[in-house]
Amino acid sequence: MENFQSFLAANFEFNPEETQQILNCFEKKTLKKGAYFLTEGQYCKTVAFVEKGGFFFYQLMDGEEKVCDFAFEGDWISQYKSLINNLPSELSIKALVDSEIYWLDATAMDKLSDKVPKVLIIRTKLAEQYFTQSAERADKLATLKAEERYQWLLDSHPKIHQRVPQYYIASYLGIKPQSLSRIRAVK
Amino acid sequence: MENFQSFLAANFEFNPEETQQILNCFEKKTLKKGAYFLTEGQYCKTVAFVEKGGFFFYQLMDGEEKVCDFAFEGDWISQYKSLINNLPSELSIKALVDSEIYWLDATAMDKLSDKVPKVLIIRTKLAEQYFTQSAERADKLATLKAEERYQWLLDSHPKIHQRVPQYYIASYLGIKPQSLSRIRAVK
DNA sequence: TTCGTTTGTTCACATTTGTGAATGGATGCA
DNA sequence: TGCATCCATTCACAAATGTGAACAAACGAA
Repeated sequence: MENFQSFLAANFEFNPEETQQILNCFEKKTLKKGAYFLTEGQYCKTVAFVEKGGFFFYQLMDGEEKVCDFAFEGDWISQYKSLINNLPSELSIKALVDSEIYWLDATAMDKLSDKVPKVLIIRTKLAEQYFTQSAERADKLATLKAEERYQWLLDSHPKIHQRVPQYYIASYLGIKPQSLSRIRAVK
Repeated sequence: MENFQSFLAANFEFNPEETQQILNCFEKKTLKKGAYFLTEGQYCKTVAFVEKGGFFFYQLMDGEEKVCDFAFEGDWISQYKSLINNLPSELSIKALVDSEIYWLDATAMDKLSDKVPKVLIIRTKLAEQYFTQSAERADKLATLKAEERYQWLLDSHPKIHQRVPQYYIASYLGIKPQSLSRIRAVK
């Protein structure tokens, strides 16, 4: 749990006692490659910190998995809209590789935040992470051509090819797998 | 202020006294067409409700105004990242037409939320609005072709052409003005 | 009003991306 | 081991979008 502890230490000023209370509320879970953290239609009731491994977020459209996000070590996973508004999720979240998370369900979070009000900042962090990421993706999709978007993704996630099948990368970039192959061949 | 009052009534359960306290903290402001609510580099310190008129959000890149969002009656305007993290804004927010807003600065919001804690939900609403919009725009940019994105925009904002110059619409859709003209000609 | 500026349209041609099919490698399972 | 499936690559051709230019229409300021 080194990643999770150092995340807490780096981002918040919790004292040792608070840190212990927080850690006690989270539960460790391992998910095999291909296992779901959440499936379309489910009500998302939890928030989780990715300790190890990776996940992708997708929606099934016309039989295709349209990828809209990835999350790796140090990221949070959850479906914000479903969690906050108590709605069925429009997305599925699936493990790309064998993964390890620390998760917290919504009622535990409510109890925890009575004891340690500062933990509400975790929810804020989550919202900010998602908002920032989706705004940036929209910006790149609107202003860059496919090759430049691919370069941007490589710059921000240099190891993406070791962890994500290429046709998921293409989907995230808004292009077809053949187009991504072509782009890679030219470089 | 009908829009603002009915927004409060429709979304929250404030009693008349709370409603009055809230209204007292907001200030009315009118902005002429072309006036800025916020400019790139400024620190955003306020949140505002659009009572009348409209705004667009853009970033200057290579001398071009890249439009990433619109806001009309009933929407909130603010630069979330700048407001929450106390950072200089990466975006400018400019009035498309003569507009009327009710605005609240961050310190007034802090005071107000001591008296009426429920107003914090306004900040949450703001985050949700932005997150939902940018996620949806990214999704459409990645999965639809330009003509379909244009149709989607028309469906969600039927009056957009009465209020927004066409080359801003093109920019928002991630295409060139000429391409939007072509798309419109075909239909 | 008149003139200059801004915005929208059209065109021909270039570039980018999609499409469907064929191929070969890798992977996993019987 | 052999076979089937999945994934990445390549190709030729089609479709979508960009580019630069010319022009027209709308708008605003004097």
